[in-house]
Amino acid sequence: MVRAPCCEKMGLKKGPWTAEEDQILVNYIQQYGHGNWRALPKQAGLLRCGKSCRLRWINYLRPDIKRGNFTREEEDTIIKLHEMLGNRWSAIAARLPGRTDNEIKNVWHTHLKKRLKQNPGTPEIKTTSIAMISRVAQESKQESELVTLSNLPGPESPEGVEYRSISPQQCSSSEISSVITGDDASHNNMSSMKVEESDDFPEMDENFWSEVLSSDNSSSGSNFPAAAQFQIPFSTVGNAMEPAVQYGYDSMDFWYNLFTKAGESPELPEI
DNA sequence: AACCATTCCAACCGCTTCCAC
DNA sequence: AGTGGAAGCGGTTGGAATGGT
Repeated sequence: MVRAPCCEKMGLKKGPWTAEEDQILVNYIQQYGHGNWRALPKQAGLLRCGKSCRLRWINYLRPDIKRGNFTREEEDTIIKLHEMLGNRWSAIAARLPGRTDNEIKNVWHTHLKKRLKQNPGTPEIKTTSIAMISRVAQESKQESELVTLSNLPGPESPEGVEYRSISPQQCSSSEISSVITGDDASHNNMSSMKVEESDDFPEMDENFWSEVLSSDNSSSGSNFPAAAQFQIPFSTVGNAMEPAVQYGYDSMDFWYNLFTKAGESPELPEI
């Protein structure tokens, strides 16, 4: 594939945007929208490439951008989400209304990384959660070999919730997602309930479960119980199956609570 | 006041993903 | 199914702002 040239053509301006350029871009988008970023600068009369226009709009000019410093709450949210999602800045930004991926990335590199460094005791959410899941599953082996994740905090009754089993041995992402999405043999009539992968749906890939397995092995030397199953509540919303929405969660909240279900959500130390 | 070091953030670069054909 | 253009994404950087000496 031949890469489309971007900002390479002579005559296209680079560097900081002027107030005048901002105004032209805002006026144009307010009037015509931004269906085609590549064509936009030419039509709007800007000597910028479409990519630059898009970035300027998304990171600075959009009307719903929240200005000002990040609150402590927002910072904590970023830290927690980063533990879960890694450097998926756009996914993190999707959880923080009015904040952009670029902004979050900058805050992470300039503030939060330092803050965590200064507080090496800060718990690793994922590690804690993996250890917890591992422990719960071990206990389940001695009992019913089934872990039902139904006691998540939430105001509603579980009525209308369908529990589906996920086993750590279903280590391939496709198998796990087939259980989640209802594509497996036992749910092959539920194709309309498919949950598409999205930013709101953290990946439970090979790494996730292999970390579960290794975290367990490191302490006991034994394998993760072969028969352990996690019963995860799903319910139908429109045409989609979503986890635990009956409990008042959206998908991300559900996975967050699942991963941190040790009972004590890790507290971040005050500076 | 002048210089230097550090911090911060807007913007760019290049790769990946998506989607229409 | 393959291709190419456009959009999206994350890493990196340039330079303005700020702080220290």
